Amino acid sequence: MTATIPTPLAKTRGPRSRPTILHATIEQLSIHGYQRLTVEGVAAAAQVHKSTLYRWWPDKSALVADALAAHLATGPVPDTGSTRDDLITWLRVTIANYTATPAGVAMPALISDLSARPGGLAAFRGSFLDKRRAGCAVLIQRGIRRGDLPADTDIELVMDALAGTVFYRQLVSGQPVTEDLAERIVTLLGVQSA
Amino acid sequence: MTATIPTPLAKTRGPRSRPTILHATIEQLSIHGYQRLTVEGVAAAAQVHKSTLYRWWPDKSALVADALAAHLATGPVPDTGSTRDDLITWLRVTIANYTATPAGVAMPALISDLSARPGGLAAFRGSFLDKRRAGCAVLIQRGIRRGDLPADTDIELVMDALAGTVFYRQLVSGQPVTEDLAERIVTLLGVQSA
Amino acid sequence: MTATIPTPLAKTRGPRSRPTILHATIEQLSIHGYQRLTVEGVAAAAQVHKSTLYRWWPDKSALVADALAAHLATGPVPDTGSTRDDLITWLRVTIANYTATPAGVAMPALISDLSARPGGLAAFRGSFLDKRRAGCAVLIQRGIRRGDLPADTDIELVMDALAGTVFYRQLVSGQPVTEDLAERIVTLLGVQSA
Amino acid sequence: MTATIPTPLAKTRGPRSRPTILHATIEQLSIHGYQRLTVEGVAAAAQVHKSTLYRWWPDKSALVADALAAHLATGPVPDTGSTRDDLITWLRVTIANYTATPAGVAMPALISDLSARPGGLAAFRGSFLDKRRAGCAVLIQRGIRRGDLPADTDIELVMDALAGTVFYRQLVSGQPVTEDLAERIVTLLGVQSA
DNA sequence: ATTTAAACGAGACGGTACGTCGCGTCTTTGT
DNA sequence: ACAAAGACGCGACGTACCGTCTCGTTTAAAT
Repeated sequence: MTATIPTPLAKTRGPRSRPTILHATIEQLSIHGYQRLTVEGVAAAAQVHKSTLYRWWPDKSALVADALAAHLATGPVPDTGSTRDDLITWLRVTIANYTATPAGVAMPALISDLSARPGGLAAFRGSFLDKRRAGCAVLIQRGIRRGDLPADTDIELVMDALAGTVFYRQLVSGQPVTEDLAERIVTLLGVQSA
Repeated sequence: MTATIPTPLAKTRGPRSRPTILHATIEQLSIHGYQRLTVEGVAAAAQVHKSTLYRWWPDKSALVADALAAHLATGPVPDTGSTRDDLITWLRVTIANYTATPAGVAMPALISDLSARPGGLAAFRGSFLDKRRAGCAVLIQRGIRRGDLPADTDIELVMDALAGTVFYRQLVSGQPVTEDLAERIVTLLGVQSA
Repeated sequence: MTATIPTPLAKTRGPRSRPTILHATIEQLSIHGYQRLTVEGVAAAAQVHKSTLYRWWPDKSALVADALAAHLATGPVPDTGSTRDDLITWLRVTIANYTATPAGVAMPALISDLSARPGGLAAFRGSFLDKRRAGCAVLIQRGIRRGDLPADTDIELVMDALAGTVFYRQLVSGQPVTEDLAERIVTLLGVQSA
Repeated sequence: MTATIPTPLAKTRGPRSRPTILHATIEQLSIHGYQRLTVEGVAAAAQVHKSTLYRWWPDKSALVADALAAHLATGPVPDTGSTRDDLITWLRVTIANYTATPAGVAMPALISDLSARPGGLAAFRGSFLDKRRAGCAVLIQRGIRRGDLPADTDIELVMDALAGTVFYRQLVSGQPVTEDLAERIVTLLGVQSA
């Protein structure tokens, strides 16, 4: 006999229109970029009043960071059997995140703003980056076990090199971010196919 | 008939107090960071009126970019005899630029602002980055000739990986930028000592 | 046949915690003054939800007016045998109301807010001022009968002068409101002792 | 021959459009009253940007106080030969200030706001009230010399009674402010014609 | 004992205006 | 030609509090 589950009361905590708002934020971000995105603009696009936004997010940067974290692909941890291919797959998601979404161009200003508020950057890392990196760490550790990567591989450093190269390319050096970039970076780091 | 050459180079072009201003800019940048640096603040520190600044630089980002370009070390092209050591030496200068000067923390916001004005980023690249990268390219090409690096080395990519890893570490992942970072990065890229 | 009288007066109508709320209102008023008193603050102090307040009072000004009306002394009609002393006694209560309670400083803002809502000021007059003035009118009429005051005394005007002088002193001119003020005002209006 | 006075350089210190702004402020005050007057509204009416207002006045209350001080009649010191008539004349100006200008209704809220900022009320007194009262004090002193008023007349108190009665009538008791009010008040204070 | 309705708790929201900040422009005046 | 001085336009930002609304939940009187 089926006991009545006492309705755990998933309270309506939090903004009612969170999804709408985050969606509008991404939209406005795509249209205007970070700097020219205005909180009022997001509010209008989300059919919500500005004060509602400030009730739930301390400032513009937090709002955008939240929206991005929710929008960017964390991606599944790839498992193709080949460490090299796993890394390439993972890196392609990163590239897509920087390229196919407003995240790339928005990043510098966002990071800068987040840094102003203590804990801002840390919060963003916690809500997105860490997950993403955890996935990559799994790949690398698997690669080490398999012998595809040296036993003394500095996991964090590898991840910084993977993402950092893409990041720098798009935002600083201005070099093109092409289709085969993921492969070329992985190759550069010495991860061969076999 | 021997025309008197009107010494065309004795330009009084440019602000009389350019050095003072650039110096004050760097100073303010160190104290406040890019965002909280104000043009009026720089003017005050340089004992100059705000309007003077706007006469010579189109906006805040240009001013800061100019000051940084003048302040950052372009550095001599190292020639230690060892490709690996050359790269490490070069990279250490980069790290110092990001670490020992206000450039590192200022970068995101600066880049973001520069990107807003068409040609802004390009100008900054031209005035600083290109020189720096040109030096590195020399190293790498020498390494290729020596056989220390593969013949098909993608020079631009290597440079992006070198600088990008540092950049990303400091600004995004938040991983520590330690003493031995240059060595570890160069090692990661497969450049061995012998 | 004895109809059971349905005791129509045992109303539970009205807020359960009216006294608590009014008390909290006065308290908050003393602490913060009218402007900086917030409805949420009163609610919190009264251990009650904001919505309860808005259920029973149309707005902040009405709440405060109600609390003040309940808190301020209407006072008994003094009867010392001397018209002059009666008036002084009465005026001292007024002074105490303005001085020993938050009413004085709160008045300007309260009046201003009450005036915004049609009938607001009138309601306040009805709930407090009128009673107070009625008491004073009795004194004055007694004084006229006794011959202590001229037969053609303009009662309303005298009351305005009595209270208005105190009011103006405290709020506008900033002159000190001293112990003997009541006497001096009554004297000024020509009411002698004998 | 008279030396050329070296043009004392009546610098353009201060807002260029001060008169326009003050005028617009009074206008808006008449239309909306103090509470519903908005700084942006004044700015718009004065064809000026909001920030210009905040550059020269710390807040709304200061702006309005300044505008009123400039707009209200300080009036000449009357000298009719009769102390009673002098006082009536003076009081009529006060009544007109409260009645024919937006000052009357604006007062409570204005005073309340001014009181919030330390020194706010004092500044208003200094810029308007004091001048006005100084004029009245002259009248009263003349009356004392003439013997029309008792030698021990408390000048400040008389002034508070004169203005306070009008003030209280209009704002608190709600009694009508009629034509003959000035006369009746002066009479009440015992100042006879002969 | 049960029904019913007044009163309350909780929490999100719309809305108005405030006051702030700093950028970049412009005009006037001097040197 | 350059620089000092200083007012201004302008566009956001983030804040504060007001008053409203929708649901559930308690409380207690009425049958």
